[in-house]
Amino acid sequence: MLDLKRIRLEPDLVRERLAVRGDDGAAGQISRIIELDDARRALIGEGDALKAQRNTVSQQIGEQKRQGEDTSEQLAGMREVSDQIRGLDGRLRAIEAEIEDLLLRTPNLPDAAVPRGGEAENQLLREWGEPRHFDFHPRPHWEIAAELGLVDLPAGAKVAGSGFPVFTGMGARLERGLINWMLDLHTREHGYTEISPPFLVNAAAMTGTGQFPKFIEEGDAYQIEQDELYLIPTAEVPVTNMHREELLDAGRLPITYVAYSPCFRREAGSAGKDTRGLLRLHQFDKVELVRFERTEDSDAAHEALTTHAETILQQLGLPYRTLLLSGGEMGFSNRKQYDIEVWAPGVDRWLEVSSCSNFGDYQARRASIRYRPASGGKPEFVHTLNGSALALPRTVVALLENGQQADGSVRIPPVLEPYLGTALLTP
RNA sequence: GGUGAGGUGGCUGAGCGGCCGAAAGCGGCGGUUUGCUAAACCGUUGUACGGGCUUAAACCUGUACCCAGGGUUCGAAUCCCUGCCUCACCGCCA
Repeated sequence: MLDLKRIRLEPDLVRERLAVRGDDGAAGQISRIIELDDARRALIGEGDALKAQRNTVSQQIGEQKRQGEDTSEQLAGMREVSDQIRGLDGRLRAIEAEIEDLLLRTPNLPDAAVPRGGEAENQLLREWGEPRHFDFHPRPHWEIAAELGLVDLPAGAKVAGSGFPVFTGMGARLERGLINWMLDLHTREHGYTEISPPFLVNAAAMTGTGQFPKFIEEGDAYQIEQDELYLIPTAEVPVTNMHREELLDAGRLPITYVAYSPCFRREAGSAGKDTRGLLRLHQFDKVELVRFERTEDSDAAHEALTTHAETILQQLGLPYRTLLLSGGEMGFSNRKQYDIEVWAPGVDRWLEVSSCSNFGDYQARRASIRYRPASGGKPEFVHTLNGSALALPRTVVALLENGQQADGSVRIPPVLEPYLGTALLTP
């Protein structure tokens, strides 16, 4: 969340930054927060004065009692003061709750580099690889997958519903192989520590990373009502929240984690979009990178993280492009976001396979994750970052559609051969 | 699911209803010593939110915080209630 003090001191700057997102409600929200903050500070002043009085007088009463003096008059007066304090504290609590709620619903301020606008204003940063030239008409992945017996969508629909794919045979092995290979690469080559997190989390965790309150209200989270738990939409949630309410030693930073998890998304608002095949699912696998950084290191770490994600596609030989997202396209908690899109010739589209985000101190403020600078100064909020590296289904889509051959078989990139035991998928 | 013990600062760990923001140790920071490192010694060291002063910091000052939320009381880390969590043992179970 945003720093209340900053909103108070630089309201125009805050509004201006939020406007980059094209979110009309935000400016009014800021005004309301400032209004409430004024009321809050007045109440604190009033209450603190009474509390100071109570502390002094209570001490005097203690003295007097010890000396056997009559204190009934003071006691009556203090009872009155305590009642007033109770009343003020009640009003203060209500106002602070409202401020808190508004802050939790206010998105992060975009970085100065983020372009204003929507999808059309996304900036193409770089492209890698040459889209392959086919001397036959490339087929979409759902045809290839069905023919090779890699995915059984009807079976998934039978046991859970649409959007819950069943991977079968070499399809299942491809999933497992990709997960293992990505984890191996990030731990061995990029120095990340492997984490295997819970797949269900509590509301505090969902709030810490910014999914709540909006995500739940919009019906995007699967929830286990009985236990007040939620299925994770991404490993970012449990992994980032591992350090919630901690004061980290500066010497521990940066902390870099890689985690595999399934991801669960109700996708409530996206009925009818991308419904074919593996393009949009309620459950999918993902390998996620998460970093905790010193304030001054986060921009460089963001670039490094993005490179780590791109490495996966390069080693798979899949053409991709990297975009800097505009304010309107960026995620709620993001300060700056790069999306990586892989080329899928069968569906003739770029597919988002990774989002690499720098959250600045936004999540750290929500989750209270701080570190003490090496100089021994005041605790500061860490910067958190994360990125998919990568989301599996669309990577599989790209592998199948790019690797397909005229005879219906699919070539597997050499890096995956040790994991799959073959270089070629055949019917 | 049952029973018992317990949740105190960055960490470990004391704590009588007022003299407790809280002993002690560790760690951190500063210094002395040292050719360097280590060790030793001295000093210092919680956080948040207000107010004052200030360009800002420093500083001064008030309040709150000893798991969370209620309650008793003039006054709560300390007493009572509820919840959550941790640990141990038992039961059940992959």
